[in-house]
Amino acid sequence: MIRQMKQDHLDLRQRKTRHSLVEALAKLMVERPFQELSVSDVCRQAMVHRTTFYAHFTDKQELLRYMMQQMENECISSCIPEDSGSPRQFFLTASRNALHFFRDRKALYRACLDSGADTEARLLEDAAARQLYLRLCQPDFRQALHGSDPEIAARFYVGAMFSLIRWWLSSDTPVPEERLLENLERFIPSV
Amino acid sequence: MIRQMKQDHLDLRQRKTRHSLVEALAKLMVERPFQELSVSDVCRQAMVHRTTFYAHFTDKQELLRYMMQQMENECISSCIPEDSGSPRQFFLTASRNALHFFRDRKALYRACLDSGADTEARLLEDAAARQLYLRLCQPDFRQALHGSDPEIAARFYVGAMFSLIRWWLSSDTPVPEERLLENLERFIPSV
DNA sequence: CAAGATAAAAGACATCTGTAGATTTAAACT
DNA sequence: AGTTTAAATCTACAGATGTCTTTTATCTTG
Repeated sequence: MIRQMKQDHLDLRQRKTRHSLVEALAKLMVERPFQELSVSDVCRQAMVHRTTFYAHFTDKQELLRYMMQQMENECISSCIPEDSGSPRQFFLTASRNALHFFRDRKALYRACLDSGADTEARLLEDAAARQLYLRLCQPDFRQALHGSDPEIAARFYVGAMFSLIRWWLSSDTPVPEERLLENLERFIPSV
Repeated sequence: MIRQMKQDHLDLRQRKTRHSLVEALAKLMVERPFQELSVSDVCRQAMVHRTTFYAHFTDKQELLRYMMQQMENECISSCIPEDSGSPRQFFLTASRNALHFFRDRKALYRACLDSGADTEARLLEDAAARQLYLRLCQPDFRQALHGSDPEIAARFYVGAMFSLIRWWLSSDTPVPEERLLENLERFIPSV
């Protein structure tokens, strides 16, 4: 079993194999439900031998997890604003960026949501909550919390935002993006 | 394939079979991860023939879904307060009830969270959001929204609450319950 | 209670899953 | 470039999956 944590240390062959498998999965997932896909299907599509698949991943769930972790890294790096203003501004900007990020990957992400990959989606929520938590802990903003627990507050608002995004993505006739963001501004106490 | 929508119309044998399977799954799930359980395992535990299993459910995911739907019905009926006061009071009371509901089923529900059953858990969130939405639409409370969209507001606050519950349940050293509820009161605008 | 209906069990089958050992192929290193 | 190293492939296997058909047991209704 191949278990490399650092992408850099991966053999060229390994990177090629993993890339093929991820591509194959992404392609098949938008065609039909994840649940109906077999490891054999993915390997056929990726032109990778099945034993090679098992050398990299224990099962198809783990491949899905791997794919989502890549999406998450992308998401985090493209959503976190460069200049950190107030926690409120940070949150609103990050939310807007996240909305755009997922809007551009709607087909694949909807498939992920319907595929029992939420456990992995929640890792992204964890990461986002941690980011907001760090902002809320800065001494400049502590008093803005009015005695609330920064960890709980971070969970609360990030959870709310992710819930909105999921709802927005899964709706066939989604609310206009601007309306969603306007509403969001009203819900966040101004600091 | 047996496909009865109304529980009442189920043959006694069918109800017995489904009950055994749900019981077996609940027992096995707290012992080891859902993913490691085979349909054969569940059937052995339930003393039900494997072909009978497939007469009721297409796979183990669907059995899990069925089990969670039962939990959800229980949850809804035990969390919705009888007297509907303001949306704020409704939300806070329902949240407190939900917290207690899940606290009492912690082991099983944690197993569910780690088992790719989130798609089903989200159905519960949908139902809760719909309940809050109905309250927010009542003419008495429309002005309390300050122009916000009731559907979006319902999603926002329910999503936030569920996120907190998930976090609270998955934490090994959870924040005291009262602290969570005190924080919650601060986040909800008073009406 | 008996008759008819239907679900559960039983056995069989093709396919998929996850693993192991031996072999081939290709990347990495000096 | 040639050698070393390790990944990918190949073959084979036991167990699980999902779907049949047939037989047996049980429920429901008249």
